[in-house]
Amino acid sequence: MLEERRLAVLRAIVEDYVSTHEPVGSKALVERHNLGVSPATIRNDMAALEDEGFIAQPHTSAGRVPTDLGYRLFVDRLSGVKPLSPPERRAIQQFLDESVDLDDVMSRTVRLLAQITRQVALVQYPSLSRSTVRHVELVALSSTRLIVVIIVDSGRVEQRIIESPGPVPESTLADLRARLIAALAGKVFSAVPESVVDLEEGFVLDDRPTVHAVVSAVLEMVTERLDERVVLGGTAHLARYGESFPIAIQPVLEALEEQVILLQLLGEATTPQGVTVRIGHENPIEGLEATSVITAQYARGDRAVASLGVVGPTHMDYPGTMSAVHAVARYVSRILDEQ
Amino acid sequence: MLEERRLAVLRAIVEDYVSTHEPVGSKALVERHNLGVSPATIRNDMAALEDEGFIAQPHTSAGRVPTDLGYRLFVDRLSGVKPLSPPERRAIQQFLDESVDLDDVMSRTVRLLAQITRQVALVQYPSLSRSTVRHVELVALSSTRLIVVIIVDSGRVEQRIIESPGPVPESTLADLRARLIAALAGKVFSAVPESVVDLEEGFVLDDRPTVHAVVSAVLEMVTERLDERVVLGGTAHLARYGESFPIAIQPVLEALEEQVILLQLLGEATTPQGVTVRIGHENPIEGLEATSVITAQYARGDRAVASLGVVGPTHMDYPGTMSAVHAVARYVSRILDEQ
DNA sequence: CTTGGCACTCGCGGTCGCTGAGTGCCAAAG
DNA sequence: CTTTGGCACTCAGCGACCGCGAGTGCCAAG
Repeated sequence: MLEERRLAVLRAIVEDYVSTHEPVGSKALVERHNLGVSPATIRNDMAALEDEGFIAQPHTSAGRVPTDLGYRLFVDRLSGVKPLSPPERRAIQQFLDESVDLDDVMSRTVRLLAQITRQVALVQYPSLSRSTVRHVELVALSSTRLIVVIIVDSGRVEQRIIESPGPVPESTLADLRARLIAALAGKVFSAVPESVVDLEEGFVLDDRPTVHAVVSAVLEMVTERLDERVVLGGTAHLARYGESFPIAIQPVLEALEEQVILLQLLGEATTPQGVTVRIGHENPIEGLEATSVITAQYARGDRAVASLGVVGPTHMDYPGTMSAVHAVARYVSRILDEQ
Repeated sequence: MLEERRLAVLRAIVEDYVSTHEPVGSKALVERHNLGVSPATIRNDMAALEDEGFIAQPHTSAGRVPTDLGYRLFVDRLSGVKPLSPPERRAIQQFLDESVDLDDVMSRTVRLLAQITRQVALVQYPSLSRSTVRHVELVALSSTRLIVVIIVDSGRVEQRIIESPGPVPESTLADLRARLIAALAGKVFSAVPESVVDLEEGFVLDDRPTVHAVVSAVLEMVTERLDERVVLGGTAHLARYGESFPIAIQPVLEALEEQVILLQLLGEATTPQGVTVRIGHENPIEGLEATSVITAQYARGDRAVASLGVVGPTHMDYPGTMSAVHAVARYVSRILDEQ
C-alpha cells in the first residue's frame, strides 16, 4: 500500500513534469491527481523518493523533478501503453504506401516519425549484411572510369566510381560483367569475398590490373559500407524548448552530424524485439547526457534489418513516443515486405 | 573625399560589428581603425549614413549596427577579396580527392564547406537536365517487382522500384532491357521522353502493361527528379550565436528541413558566374529574414550543373565566406572533371 | 568641413526587499 | 506506524531603484 502510493506519486510527478516542464510540488500534486491524501503525506513520500534517488530538487524550496533513475522506473513499471488512434494509423500507412523506392521510404519515414513524435527522428537504411546481391552492373563513364553498381534485394543500390589503371576495352568489360554476375548473383553479402577472390585468374595478364581494381571496389562496398547510412529529420524540434531547457542544443546538433554517432545511437544494445529506451546518462555519448533515445528494430520478412528511433529531452512523453516508434517500425516492416 | 570617408566608416562599422557582434560607437571606431579624424567627425558621417539607411541604432545612445542595405553596399563596393591560404587550398583539394563516388563527393563537400565557413552549408547534386544517360538496368526483385536503375554520366545513379501488373518472364525483361538501352544510351535527359514514347509498340499485347509501367517510371525519373537533391550540413553552427542573436534558430531549422526551400535558396537568381550574395530580407523565404545566403555554381566541363553555398546570420564575414564558397565550388568542378 | 565641449539619453548591471511556493520537522490524531 | 495540520524557514523570481558610462546630437569656434 505504502509502496504502491509512492509509485503513484512518482508517476504523477513524471506526468506533471512532462506536461508542464516545471518542478512539481506536493500541493499541486494532490490537486491535479486525486490521490486521497494530504500534501503533508505526499511530502513524506517525496522525501523517501528523493532518498532513493528517483527525484531531485533543482534547489531548496522548489518542487521536485524526476531523475534519470526516476524516468527509468517510470518506463519500466509505470507507463501504460498509449496506442495510436485509428486515424493516426491510417495516416501512417497511407503516407508510407505512397513511397516509390527505398530512398523514398526512408525519407518519408523519418519525416513521419519526426512529425508525430515532435522530436528528432533517425532512420537507418536496411543493413546489407544479411542481404543478397541481386545484380551487378559495370558501366564505363569514360575510357578509364568505371562505375560499379550493386543492386541488393532490399531495393538498396550501392555504387562506386573507380579509376582503371588503363583503358578498358568493351569486350573485357562485358566479360568481367558476366563473370561478376555469375559469381555474385544471389549471394549473401558475407559470402561475396570468397566468391570473388579467384576471379582475377580467369583473365589475361593485361586485364588483371583493371579486374583487380573492380574486385577491390566490390570488396570495399560489401565490407566497409555494411550499414552505413542513417537519415535524420526534425532537428527543428530541438529548438522548441524555449531557450535551453536542461538541454543546450549545440552539442546535440553536433553529435547528430556524425554518422558514427547516429549508428551508435541506433545500433547499440538494441533488443531484438520491442522498443528500447535509453535515458539520459545511460546513453554513453558525449553531449547527449540530457537526452533520451527510443529505438525499435524493423524487419524485412522475419529478419530484423535495421533500427529507427527518436532523440529527445529526458522529460519527454515516454508512453506516446514509445508507441509511435513501435508503430512506425511495424509499418515500415510491412512496407518492405509488400514490396 | 567626403563621400570616400563615409564609405570607409561604413566598412569599418561592418568589420567591427562582424568581429565583435556589438553595436559600434564613434570613439571605438577611431581607435581601432586609423581614420585620421576625430570622433565628432565620425559622428557626422554616421548620422548621414543613418539617414541614407545603411546603418541603424538598436536604441538611442547605443552604437550603430549595419542594416541589410549597409551590408549590401559593403559587399558590392567595399569588400576586398580575401584569398584562402595555400595550406587551406591544399587541405580542400586533398580532402575532396579522397572521394570514392558522387555521394561521397557531395557529403565531403558539405562537411568541408560547413567547417571552413563555420556556417550551415548546402550542396546540390549535379542537375540531371543536361546530363546524358549512360546505361539503363532493369532487374527483377521478385516475380512482379522490378527495379529500374539509370546511370548518368555525372556518376549519379537514379533508381525506382515498380510493381508490374503481372509476372514478368526473364525473356521479356531481357528484351525490354535491350531496347531501353538502345533507345536511351547516350541521350540527353531532355530527349528521353521522345525516345521512349513508341517503345511499347514493339511488344506483344500481353507484355504491354509491364512495358508501360517501366516506361512510366523512366519518364517520372527523368522529369520529376531533375535536380531534386540537396545535402545539408553544419546546422550545429546555428546554435553558436550565444542564445539568439538577431536570429531565432527554430524557424531557420524548420526552413532548412524542406528540400523545396533549399532548392529555392540555391537556385533562384543565381548568376551564371561568380558568387551570389543574398542579404537578410532580400531573401524571400519566411523565417530567413535575418540570414544571408551565399551561393556559387559549380560546373562539369564548361557547363554549370548545380549550386552550393552557405546560410548564416547577416552579420557574417562576407569576404571570407565568399571566397571560401567560391574556392570550394571551383574544387568541386575540378573533381567532377577529373573523374 | 572639422573639432572640442557639453548636455542629454538610456541600457546595463548591481542592490534591495518582498512575495509566495515549497520544504522539513514536529506533535497530535488515527 | 501512518497520516495530518501547523509552523518556521528557505530561496528563486520579480520589480523597483540607482548610478555608471558609452554613446549621441548640437553648437560655436577654428
